[in-house]
Amino acid sequence: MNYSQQRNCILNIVCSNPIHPTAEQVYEQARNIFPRISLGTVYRDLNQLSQMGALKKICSSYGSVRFDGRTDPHFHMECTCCRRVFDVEKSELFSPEKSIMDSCGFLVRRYEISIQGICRDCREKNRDLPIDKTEKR
Amino acid sequence: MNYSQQRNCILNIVCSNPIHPTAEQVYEQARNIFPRISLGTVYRDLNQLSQMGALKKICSSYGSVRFDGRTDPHFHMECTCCRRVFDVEKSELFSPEKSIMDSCGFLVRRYEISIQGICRDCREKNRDLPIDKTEKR
DNA sequence: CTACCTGCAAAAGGTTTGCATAGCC
DNA sequence: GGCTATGCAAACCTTTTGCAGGTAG
Repeated sequence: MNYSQQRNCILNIVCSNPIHPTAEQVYEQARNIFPRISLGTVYRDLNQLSQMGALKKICSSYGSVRFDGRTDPHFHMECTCCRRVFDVEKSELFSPEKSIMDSCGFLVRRYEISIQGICRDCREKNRDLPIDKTEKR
Repeated sequence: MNYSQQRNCILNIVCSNPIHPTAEQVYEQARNIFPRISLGTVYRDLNQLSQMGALKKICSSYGSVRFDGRTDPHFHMECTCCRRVFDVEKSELFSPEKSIMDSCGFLVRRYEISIQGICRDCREKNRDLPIDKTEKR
């Protein structure tokens, strides 16, 4: 992968922003530096960066995907009212309800642990890449 | 809310299906019973049902939202290869890596706890509903 | 009868992609 | 010079919405 000013700028935006921005938000900021940058490039670069592990994709319950420059182990909580996404340190778990409320005043209504990995079937068949991007199960 | 055959059928499909179907998958099955049902209706009904707590919306990392008829506390793990979503019992946590591998052979690569609730700011302003559907943060 | 629900079709996001040009090495 | 990345625009996919007609209570 070649160096590119745009990709580098996008990485900096995400890493220096604790707000877990959406692609659209990254785009807005990137345009301050590269006025002619396109949204397509932002998406492409964000996906590349997250595939190489430089940043993390996090899925929000409200439409668009968000990106996180913190790659160390930690979790997220989303306010169902203002929809901001906050960080939670791993040590504040588990169980989150009381310790989070005590430490930062966030009232936990629901939480879900989403785990990604490879299931037994796929491991037994030595698969570790998506079978087919378009296949639905 | 009035009774409706279609909504009832949709609820049954989700509840009797442990595959955490997408709206599209529910639509396919519903058409076996109501050949003229529309995708719009499926989305409308699924959203209503999840708002009244009859089922749960779960967000997958691969595009579309999925629905779950199990409403008791449990979590999910998604195979990054076949993209199926499996249930995890709450007792198998925490920490998931070893216990899940031992009990069902799923190799945990990443996991994330996503928590939803109300942040301190919103609570102090007595807000508990989204400020503005279209507002971005 | 009235309110709610449906099918249909169009619109609205959000995200990806094809192509010609520009930039990195 | 060759490969990669970019801007632009169109396409794509998922989800929502407006409307006219149908169904439940």
